[in-house]
Amino acid sequence: VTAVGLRERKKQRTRDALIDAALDLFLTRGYEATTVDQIAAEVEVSPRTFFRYFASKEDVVVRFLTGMGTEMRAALASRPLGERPSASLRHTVWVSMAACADHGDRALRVVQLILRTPALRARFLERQDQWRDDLAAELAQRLGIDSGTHLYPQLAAGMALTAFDAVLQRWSGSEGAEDPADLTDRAFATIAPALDSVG
Amino acid sequence: VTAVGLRERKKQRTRDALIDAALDLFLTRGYEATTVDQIAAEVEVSPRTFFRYFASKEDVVVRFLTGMGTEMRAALASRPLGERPSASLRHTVWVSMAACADHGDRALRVVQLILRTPALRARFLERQDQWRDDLAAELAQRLGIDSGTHLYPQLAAGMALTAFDAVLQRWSGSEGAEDPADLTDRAFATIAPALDSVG
Amino acid sequence: VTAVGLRERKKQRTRDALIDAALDLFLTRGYEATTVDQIAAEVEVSPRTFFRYFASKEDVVVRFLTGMGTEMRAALASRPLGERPSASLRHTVWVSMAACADHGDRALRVVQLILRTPALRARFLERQDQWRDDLAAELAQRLGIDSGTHLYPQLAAGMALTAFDAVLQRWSGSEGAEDPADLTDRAFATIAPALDSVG
Amino acid sequence: VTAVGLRERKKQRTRDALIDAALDLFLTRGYEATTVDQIAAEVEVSPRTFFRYFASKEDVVVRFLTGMGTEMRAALASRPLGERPSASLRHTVWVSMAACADHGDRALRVVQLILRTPALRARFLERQDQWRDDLAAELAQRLGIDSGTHLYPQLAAGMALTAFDAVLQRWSGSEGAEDPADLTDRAFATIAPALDSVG
DNA sequence: ACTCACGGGACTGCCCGTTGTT
DNA sequence: AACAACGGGCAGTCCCGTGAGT
Repeated sequence: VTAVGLRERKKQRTRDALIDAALDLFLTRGYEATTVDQIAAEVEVSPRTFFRYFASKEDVVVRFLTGMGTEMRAALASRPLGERPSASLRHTVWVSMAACADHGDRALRVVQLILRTPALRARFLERQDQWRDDLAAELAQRLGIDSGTHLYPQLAAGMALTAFDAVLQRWSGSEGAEDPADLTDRAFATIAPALDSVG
Repeated sequence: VTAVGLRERKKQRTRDALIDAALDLFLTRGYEATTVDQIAAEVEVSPRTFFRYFASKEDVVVRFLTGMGTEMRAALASRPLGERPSASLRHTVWVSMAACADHGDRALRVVQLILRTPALRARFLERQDQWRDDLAAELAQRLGIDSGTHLYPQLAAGMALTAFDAVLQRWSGSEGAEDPADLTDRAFATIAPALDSVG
Repeated sequence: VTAVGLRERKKQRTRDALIDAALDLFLTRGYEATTVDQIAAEVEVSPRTFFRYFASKEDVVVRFLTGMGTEMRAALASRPLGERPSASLRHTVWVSMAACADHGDRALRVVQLILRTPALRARFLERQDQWRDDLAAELAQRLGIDSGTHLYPQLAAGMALTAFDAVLQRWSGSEGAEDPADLTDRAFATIAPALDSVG
Repeated sequence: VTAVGLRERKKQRTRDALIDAALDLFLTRGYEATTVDQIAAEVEVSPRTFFRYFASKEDVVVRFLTGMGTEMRAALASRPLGERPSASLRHTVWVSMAACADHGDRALRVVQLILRTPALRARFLERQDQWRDDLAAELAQRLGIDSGTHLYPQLAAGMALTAFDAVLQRWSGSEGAEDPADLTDRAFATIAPALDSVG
């Protein structure tokens, strides 16, 4: 009763194969040095087909990150209004880290790839940038602060993401050995004084 | 006693013309939509010549950012050792902002362009990333903290750059109307409690 | 039951159009004075496409000669084994000349173009070089001679091609007036003594 | 009383330095992989200057061969008029080979480079082509034959060069082990019957 | 659904004419 | 007057991405 046709499954297999091949090549030869043609050749598919599954070369990697932004904002929005900003944001970051960690081994490899490859790291930072704006907007609304005049929302969101980034780096650097939750707590212990000094 | 040959001057003029034309086109049509051929045509120079002046299309823009990293680290290193981190970092950011602002109108336009264009923004973020590592290293050394076990250096550097970014964004968003020094002060007023809570 | 797809046909048409346009331009303006862009423009195709069909500008012309090498070897292989080398090679050269002459007026003009244009002449000589190796290999096999120790195969092939070249030059120089078959006979009358002195 | 100005000598030194640098780079990195800029940089001369001394990148190498044409013709002209063509031409080729072999180890390596690199091989063949015309003209004159009606001069010159080429190839292929004089003799033993059948 | 052919843009290398420099 | 830098132009390569066919 799966209701998933054979076609669907084949598509999914192709997609997975493409992702696997792409990540392998990216990791071994580097992102820039890998061409779409090579990825396609690896899976024995025409280059054109690659573009049916992914909008662009970067897209393969970036897809991993999509949705995280809205998730983050939702996580923040779900917190009680009276809570101190540091607590709300800590939770937000923690949820994101958990999502990452839960995706298993591949997630770890992708994160490592992203953090190590300049071009991809840039894309990641771009995303983070959007997340920051999202979080800042949510914060401004929650706290009734005007983003136009105050810098706090932007800064607070930025600090939270700085923490997120530091935690992620530590986590991936330790091959997943260090505990995300613990790292998050330690990071927030440091930045909390600034986050809660609003006003 | 000019000491500068006619040739030198002409070269400089061509270089400036290329930068101007490139920025104009980038700002009006967008970075991706502008081709090197168009830039060259604007200056009435062959495309080949463009590449004699700039290593790549991005290079025109990115050149503006070069050196800022080492400058930042130097600025931080020049501060007295006993000073509170928030003060040292505030000064560091302030110096960078001043450097930006002093370059005049063109600097403003370049910053706007960079912040608005994804491809360039990515490059900028890449740079910032390096700067963060530089700053973190310098901080760790100054304070005698081990980056391996503590998150503080990474976080502090990240916060400083978050502040820098927020200030830059505000400044460019206001068309240069808002005062960089004032913005910097306000940003650091917010994050200072976290920066100085080291230990 | 054409069995040839629309795609195939279109490709062939494009290829033919490119050859036509190229030869026309080469013949009227001269080879060096014609740019690939002009050829492409004539056919309303991007320059990029030109290079998808031909490896280089010279290639368009030289392709006229392609296959001649294998043809030559085949012609030689088709001769009875007992035949004297001079007769076999005479026939081989004669067949090639006939192929040239049969292509009509354009072939003559192309040959003239090749012989007169240094860059093309160079390519032509390169080809001849390969043909020589081909012929030498075939000869060595037919006569059971080891190319490693004896010079004969290489020399005989070289002499045959020298004859071919001389005939071609005379033919093109006389605007096609002189009879290829007759020229071939005369050339071989001279070199035959050497060709048949094997052993 | 050399009568050669300081200027002349300096020019000669630059030229030599360029040749040295070029050959060194070609032999170590390969011909295609070496750029004119690199050669110029090595000699601390502007790239433009390179082209003042050599018509093209290929030219540096091929110059090794320059003069050989006139030398050849001179060698042929120096033979007694009554001598059989095969003997005169054998001597001509022998002199050229000797000139090659005398230049020592580098000559061998340069010859190998030329024979192996398509672009250089093409130039070499072009040269040979000119030599053939030179030799043919000299032969026609010596023997009082009209090149316009008879094919003999062209053919004889072609055969001699075929022999030269075969010898050169064998010599370079054997790393200089085989004796040029012996190879020349063997080659001419084969082609002599044709060369002396003039009439 | 998959492939092939195509477009187009960035970039490099070779080579040359012109123009300023010494 | 010799020299070198500057700029131009063309051939050629590589890669990403798309629309027309099968």
